[in-house]
Amino acid sequence: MRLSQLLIPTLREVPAEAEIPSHTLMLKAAMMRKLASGVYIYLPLGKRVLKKIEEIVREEMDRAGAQEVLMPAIIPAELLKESGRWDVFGPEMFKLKDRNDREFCLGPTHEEVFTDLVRNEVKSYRQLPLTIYQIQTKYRDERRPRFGVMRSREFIMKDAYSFDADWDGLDVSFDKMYDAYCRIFDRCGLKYTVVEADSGAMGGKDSKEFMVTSSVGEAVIAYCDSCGYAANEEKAECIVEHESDEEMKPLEKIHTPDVRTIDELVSYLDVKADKFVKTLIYKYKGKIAAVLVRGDREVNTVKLANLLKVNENDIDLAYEETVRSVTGANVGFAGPIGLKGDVLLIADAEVPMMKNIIVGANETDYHLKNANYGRDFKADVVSDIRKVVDGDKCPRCGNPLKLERGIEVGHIFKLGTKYSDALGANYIDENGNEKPMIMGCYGIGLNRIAAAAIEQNHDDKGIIWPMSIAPYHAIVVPVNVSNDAQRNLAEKIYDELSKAGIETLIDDRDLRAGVKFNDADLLGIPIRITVGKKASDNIVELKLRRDENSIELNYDEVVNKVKELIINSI
RNA sequence: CGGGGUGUAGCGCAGUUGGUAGCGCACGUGCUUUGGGAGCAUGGGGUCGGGGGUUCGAGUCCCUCCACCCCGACCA
Repeated sequence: MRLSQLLIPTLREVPAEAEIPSHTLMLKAAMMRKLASGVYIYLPLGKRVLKKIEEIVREEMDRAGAQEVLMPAIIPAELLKESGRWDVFGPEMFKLKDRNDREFCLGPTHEEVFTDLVRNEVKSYRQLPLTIYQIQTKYRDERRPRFGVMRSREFIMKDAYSFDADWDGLDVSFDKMYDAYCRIFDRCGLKYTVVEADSGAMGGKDSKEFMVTSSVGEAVIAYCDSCGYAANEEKAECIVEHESDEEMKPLEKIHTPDVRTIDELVSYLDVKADKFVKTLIYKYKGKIAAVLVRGDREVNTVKLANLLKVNENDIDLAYEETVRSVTGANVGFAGPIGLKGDVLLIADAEVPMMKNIIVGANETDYHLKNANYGRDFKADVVSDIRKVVDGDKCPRCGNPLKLERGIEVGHIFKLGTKYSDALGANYIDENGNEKPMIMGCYGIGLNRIAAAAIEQNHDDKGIIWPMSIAPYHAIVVPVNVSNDAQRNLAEKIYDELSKAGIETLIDDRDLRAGVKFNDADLLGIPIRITVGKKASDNIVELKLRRDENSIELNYDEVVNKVKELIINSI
């Protein structure tokens, strides 16, 4: 392709709307443009990258025995009402009506549609197992689209669903997808970690997320270098510290006028935050729970939701009036001793190990000093409900955990019979009995792979594409197109590379060398062939985007050298 | 949905106490130049986010709506 003809409006200045490197570079390198918040146009270069990723995903899914189909983006409301998710998704869905007032939505995900297909077309154990997938655009009206393509409202996803006769079969299907995912992300040149994830109170197990490590990732993952344990923040656990051997001191009421938060208490009393226990009042499904965690800890609401056996969004911090009626005090003075009414008292596993702690007194402007678990108060439930922090002990081997941020590019988990039960996706087994199919669900965000690859592969000049997903393999740059020798040799090389099946660009624009070099660096094309002053001697330069230095070679060596470079890096 | 911020040329921005809208880059034309974002000359491009109001006069002041960005909440 000729740059003189390619729609490639690179930007010289950084667009004001972009905050992270991948977003900035995708705009600057003319891969995409924004149409609305979280809605993007892909230009030729961006589209090529997506196609490359798509092709890798397709090859690996096919290799793993999955079959490609294509589902409609428009889904009738009844189907989602049948599974109950019309209400679960709620405002996250783009909803629409047809001319006869029938309700539809733009598919945010396709469990129901796949299950519907299979329940109608698959009847016998002889037809199982079956894994089908599609590569298709999903629509989610995110509350807050963010960071360009990282969290957008329209995005391309590969979603696959497996149907098995039994749980052992599901394990086999699941493992195949796991392996396929590893191959996909390896081939895309990504550094990633597979972490254990929570699949919520609504069922599903063996939930695993593929996280591309990146400082701009929205997810936090905890991992252990010693034993390989890795989990996302919601799921991550740790070993509880041993019981403190301090002597118990007598309980004492202390005056703390207008001192409410842990921060304020720390400076008012000059005591470290780890000597406090804070009491948070939560409301869930009309009931009230008081949650105790150490002053410097945070409650993990996913763990709390699982403990209470409710959905995470059924839990909320209680309003002021509820707090007042439960504690008999203003907000900021809640404590475990003397709570009124029907309150479930939950203590984080760490709390019983602490001695002589400071808690709220359930009386405005007062706290209690030297409170001790067992002597002064007891919880209804003691459980791990806090977020892990850097340095906590690994639940498997006891070595310190590390925290890192990650971009979730893939998620696989075992659904079981959630949708087959809801929609009646049954089969007849060898004995003539009707049984629900056992399902698995496997997703990959294709646009996110592109963005994640840029996050992991860029410098201050631009993108540095891995060969496998680069929009083009090579770019030929004649330094001066008005020089006949340079132009002719560049054209000859471009021709030969193209004929050899190498995806090649030629920068035939009548621009200064600096502009062309800067664009080539910005676009991130892996191999650059510069045709300059030595063109008359048939000598050209070859430079890799990821390296500083270039080498000179005779023009007739170019095709073989480039071929070799591509083969060695895919 | 709460908090903060921004909307002026394709992009990045300036615009004073209210007085007929500018700069850089980009774009068109001509000449010179040509190995890391050229120089000179010349030209085109604006409902100043929309609507309403105050005023002789509004990019500027007031009201209102909208869009976009950031933080938080939320995210099968």
